[in-house]
Amino acid sequence: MSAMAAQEPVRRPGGRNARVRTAVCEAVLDLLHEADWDDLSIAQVAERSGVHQATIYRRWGTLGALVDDVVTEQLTRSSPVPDTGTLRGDLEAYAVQVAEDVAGPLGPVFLRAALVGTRPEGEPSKQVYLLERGTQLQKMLDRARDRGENPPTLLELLEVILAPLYFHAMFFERPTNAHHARTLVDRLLALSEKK
Amino acid sequence: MSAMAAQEPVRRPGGRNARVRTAVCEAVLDLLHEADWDDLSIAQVAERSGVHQATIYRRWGTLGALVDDVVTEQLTRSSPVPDTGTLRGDLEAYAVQVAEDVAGPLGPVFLRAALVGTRPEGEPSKQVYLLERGTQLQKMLDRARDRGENPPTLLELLEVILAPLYFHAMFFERPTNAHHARTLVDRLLALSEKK
DNA sequence: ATCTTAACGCGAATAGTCTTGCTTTAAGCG
DNA sequence: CGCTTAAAGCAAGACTATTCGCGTTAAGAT
Repeated sequence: MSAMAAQEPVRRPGGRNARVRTAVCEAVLDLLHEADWDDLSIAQVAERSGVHQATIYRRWGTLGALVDDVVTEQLTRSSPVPDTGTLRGDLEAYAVQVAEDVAGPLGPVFLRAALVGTRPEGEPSKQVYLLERGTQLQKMLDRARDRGENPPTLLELLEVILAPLYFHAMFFERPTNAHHARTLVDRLLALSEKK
Repeated sequence: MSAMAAQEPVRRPGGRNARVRTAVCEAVLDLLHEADWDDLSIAQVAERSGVHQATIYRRWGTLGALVDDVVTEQLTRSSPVPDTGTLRGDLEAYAVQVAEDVAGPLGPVFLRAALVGTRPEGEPSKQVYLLERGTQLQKMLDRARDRGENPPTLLELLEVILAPLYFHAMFFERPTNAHHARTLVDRLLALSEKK
């Protein structure tokens, strides 16, 4: 269980507070599995979670902010970056993992959440998640370098592997599969060799 | 001006019909320049366009469908695929063009529209636009082949150039610039040479 | 054990969204 | 030029979503 994402409460971190949060998050995920984001409403979440509507409005304000919060938590808690001993192994494991996530029922929700500007002020929006993940991936690349391999930059990794996977999820219904993920890894490694 | 997208009316293609459509589309674009999609409402569009709310509800049903329609029309009418005489020239012109579009105020709207499932039944959703554009791009690649160049496949083009540009628009606020676009073209051409 | 108070639950009030029946306008046709 | 009729305008009304005040609960502290 991680710390609050929406807003750091000055006190009362655990207990009922957390129970409500958990119930709401679960309800949102449940409902998103059953129907599209567009069909989701705060009233529904309230009913499903047993938490009163007013509470949800008070804590999250809008549906967009709520979904964004839930998605962020999901992504943050998601599996660690792999460490298989070889760059290729790491990349393949990672790519396959992302391909699965993005092809899953929540794939479109994740992507759409990135596009919904919910953070009111400052808040670097998505960067929160991306930076954390970016750091982990950078470590993966560093490990490869330490082994004497010739890894790509983080940006190259994002552009050559992540971007196409997301792109497919956005525009083609067909799920991106493991084979495709491996093709992308080949492409990235080919680029690195070349340099 | 293209034919209806929402639903082919059995009769009455031009005249007032078209005037209303134009007014509404313009209003939507206007408003999307001034504020986010989330702040947009049908009531607003009605006021700005001078078209009655009920009319908009009857023709488009939901805000999502309306925005989707407008966006699709925008994308469809957008500039033709370049023909500069060289593959590299074509690719660069195309990439720079896309980079500009996607970094513009409507960039996020375009992307988000792709994620909103508005088409009720069958309707291949985005494929409509993507296929048309795909066809044009394929022709561009064919021209290169006819000249004796060694062009990439359409899929490679989409994955190596388009996908990263979209990715940047989604996750980094920083506008993708022309320089970045050219880097991507280099990468794509490097891949083709290698084969 | 008791106190303090942030957060919750509840129901009512408000505001905003969407639908509907009817009237009016004007495009396309004879 | 005058019909016919799809589509637009209008306004009332139904339905949702959102906010608010107030009483209640329970977490954290003494």
